[in-house]
Amino acid sequence: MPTSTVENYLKQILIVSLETNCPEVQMGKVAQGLSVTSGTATTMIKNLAENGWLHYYPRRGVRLTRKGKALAMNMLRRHRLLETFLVETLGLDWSEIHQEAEELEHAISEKVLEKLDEFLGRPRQDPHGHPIPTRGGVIRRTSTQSLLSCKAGSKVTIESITDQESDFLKFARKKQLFPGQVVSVLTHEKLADAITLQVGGAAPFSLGSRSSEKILVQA
Amino acid sequence: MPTSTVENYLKQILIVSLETNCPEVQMGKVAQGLSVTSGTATTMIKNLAENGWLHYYPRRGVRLTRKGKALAMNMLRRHRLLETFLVETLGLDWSEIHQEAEELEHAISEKVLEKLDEFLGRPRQDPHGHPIPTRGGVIRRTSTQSLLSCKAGSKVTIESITDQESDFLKFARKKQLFPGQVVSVLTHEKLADAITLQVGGAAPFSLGSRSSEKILVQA
DNA sequence: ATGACAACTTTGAGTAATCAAAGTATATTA
DNA sequence: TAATATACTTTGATTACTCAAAGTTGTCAT
Repeated sequence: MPTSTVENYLKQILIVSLETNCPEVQMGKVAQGLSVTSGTATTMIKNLAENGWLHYYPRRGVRLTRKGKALAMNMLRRHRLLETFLVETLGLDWSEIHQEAEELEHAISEKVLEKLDEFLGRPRQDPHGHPIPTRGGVIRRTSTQSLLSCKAGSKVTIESITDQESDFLKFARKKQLFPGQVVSVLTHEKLADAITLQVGGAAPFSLGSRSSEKILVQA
Repeated sequence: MPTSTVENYLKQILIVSLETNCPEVQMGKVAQGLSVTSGTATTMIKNLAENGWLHYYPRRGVRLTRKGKALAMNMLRRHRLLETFLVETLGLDWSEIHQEAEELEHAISEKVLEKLDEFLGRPRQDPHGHPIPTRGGVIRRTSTQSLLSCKAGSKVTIESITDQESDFLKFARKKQLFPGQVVSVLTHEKLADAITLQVGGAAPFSLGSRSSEKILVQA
């Protein structure tokens, strides 16, 4: 039985490798994502490698084994199903569910997870628009375009918000930026580092590049 | 923040003290209930005493402080609400929910618990018939009578089944022994260490004292 | 009162995870 | 090519548990 620390390390590595579209992940990303010192990460990673969860290429990075990826996918499934449950069933706000699911995902059994999936009607995505892996560990491909890559005058649909920060999510909801919403890009000034948007009939507003990057869209 | 080990120790002490109707609990009961060696329990208890969770009377026993009792009650509330959720909402069998709730109770936040309580319609008891403490830590008094204390010819209503063993619970359900059921005590042979019961129109059957003790009833 | 036993406590050691700080490679830049 | 910066690894210590086994104490029966 892997400990919840093991589960966290593997999930973090999977998330980074999905984000970067590259199976090899640097030590620094692991340590940073888990808020541990780099020494701690090195020690732990060597341990994970010894137990067959991943390959460790010293001073280069790590790469999940098939076994490691399977567990990591399962954690992502747990996390996203739980987030869906917390919003859909219990009515929590999407800005506060990440941390909750982070704890629960280690405590829920496969059996309960299955029942939960059934109860929720086998949802395909979580409240942030992220795809939920299947029981077999298959995950839908996500968009490669963010609001930042949209031209002025284009009209796109929001796929997902790739940030778990409560404050940003609260802001996003207030501005009606959530999955499924249709957004018009009014201006996109590369040099000013900003885009201007309009959602529905509301007043236009601006977003910097840091924020626009977090919003994945479909043309 | 107490660790989940701390939570488990305190809950166990509360359960024993409720069962025995005595606030002071022996070391042995603690160690046994948590499946740790007595040395481990002693070490841990000394630590809990230092942190104000309980009073430790060496070679005599322990007694929860107000703070310790509050936390223990809260754990019982978590556990029983989760058990109710697993049966009522997700449709798990009552024989398999104890271990599940045992894990989840440490991971669920106060906020989610509140939402869950609301979602379930503020239930007063769990699927085994055990009272659920209120948010303020108040718990309904339970029956002091078990099937073992019933005279031949009496007719009683089952209040609760005080055993979490999956096998016993499966058996109990098969024999229609669950909260709310009305049971006729046909015979009660003290010397034979057995009673004979009838539930509804089903065929009568016998129960030894070990088992009868586990079933609390109301006259 | 004394010896035996059960219940409890102490001791020494191990595991899993963590950090701070010192040490080492690799890449960049001058 | 050498100096420096960045990223990583190693080392030694700490925390929160856990066990096995040895030691102690209180109780009860003779």
